[in-house]
Amino acid sequence: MVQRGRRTAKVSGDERQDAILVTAEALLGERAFDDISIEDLARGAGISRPTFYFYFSSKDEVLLALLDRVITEVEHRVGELPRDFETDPAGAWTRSIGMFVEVFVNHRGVATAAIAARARNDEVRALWSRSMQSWADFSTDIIRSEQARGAAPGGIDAHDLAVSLNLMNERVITAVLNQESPAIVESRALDVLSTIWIRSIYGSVNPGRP
Amino acid sequence: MVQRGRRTAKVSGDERQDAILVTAEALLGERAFDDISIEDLARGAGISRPTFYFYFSSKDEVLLALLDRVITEVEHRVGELPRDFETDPAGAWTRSIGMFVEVFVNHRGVATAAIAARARNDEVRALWSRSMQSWADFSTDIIRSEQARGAAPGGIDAHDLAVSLNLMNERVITAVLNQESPAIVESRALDVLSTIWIRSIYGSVNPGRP
DNA sequence: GACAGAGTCAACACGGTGTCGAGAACCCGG
DNA sequence: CCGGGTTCTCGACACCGTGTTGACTCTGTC
Repeated sequence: MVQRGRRTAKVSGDERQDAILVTAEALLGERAFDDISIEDLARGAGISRPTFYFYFSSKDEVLLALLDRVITEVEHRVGELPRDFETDPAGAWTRSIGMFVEVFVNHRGVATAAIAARARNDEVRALWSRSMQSWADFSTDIIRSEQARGAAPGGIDAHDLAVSLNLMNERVITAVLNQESPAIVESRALDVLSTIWIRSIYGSVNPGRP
Repeated sequence: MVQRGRRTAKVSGDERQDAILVTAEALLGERAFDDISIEDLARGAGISRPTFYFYFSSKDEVLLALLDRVITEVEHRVGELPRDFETDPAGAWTRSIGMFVEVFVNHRGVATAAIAARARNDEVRALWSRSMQSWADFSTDIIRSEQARGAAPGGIDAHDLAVSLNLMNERVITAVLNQESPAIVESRALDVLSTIWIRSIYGSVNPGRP
């Protein structure tokens, strides 16, 4: 809201804070979070290490900020997803899962770093949880209504099923991104995941056409 | 093979090495791997920190040794699993998955530490991979033969399916053990996982009785 | 032109890892 | 029982990354 006169010899605080985030995301593209030191981030942003602490209280705080952007994007996109499950269940699920895969791929470095940091940092864990939860709730609602209208069989709690399938997605996608073995080929991932979702939700191979 | 005459004033090297492992597994039961220092392990085994390095070259090496025992147990138990899939597919899968769950639960600390360390340590990653792979191969073989005898539908690659389901198990079980949220209730975990496996392998709710 | 606040960094303290080299304890053949 | 190799032990040190402190410099304001 302020400034803009180009006579600010020193770059402003906001720009520096941003430079740190940009540096972090860039470095995460080439190596693991643990292999990036605060010194690296400071140098990348053109400041000294102590100055880094003026902007963030720790390296994890930087990751948290990065993750927060991603989470916001996911939540936004979950909200505007079409809910055409009654007419084309298979396609609708595939599009939903595809969105999830897309976000992971677009923010590969942040996603994998966050997943690793989750084990050690409470705030990262809480933030990630929140996102997983919102996605799981979204899936639970739909599964529940599919069961209610008789399109999907009962015999399993909708929430348990939704949580398990979402955790599967998280794990399978990170395995693909990290090129682990065993993993599956990236190009087939979306297809494989959708198939598992559909079969286990509908208890049949072709919901709608039995 | 040697000794046993109780006149060995100093405890032997093997006993010390073992004391370190015992200490490590005990400490892993109460706090995270990162929160255990080499000093802690040494003190627990009654030696000084530098002496620790005589037995293990790093903390990760200790985890690796611990993990190796667990892996060996899994491989052994995979081998002696009954393969009565033709007569009782649902029960056979449930028993197999149950074994997996059991090992995770019995070695909770080691399993979760190993999963976290995997991101950073090549040897841990390789060892874990090997185990997942053997379990995935086992599942792939069975799925493939179920597809061949017409009990399970095609439309999905047996290996892709096996890998995804195994990764799901890994993730769901760790979520349960770590009491993450979202997660599912421990008592229902085996039931939920089996249901997903069966529905996605057989494309039906009750394989054998359509 | 002096005051406030934002921003900057050299220097320090600390905690954990890993190494080195000097020795103690133990074990064996002579 | 004794001398020499092997096994084992640890004090002291070097190193690296984190986080803190306190003094200093801007820059904009009344």
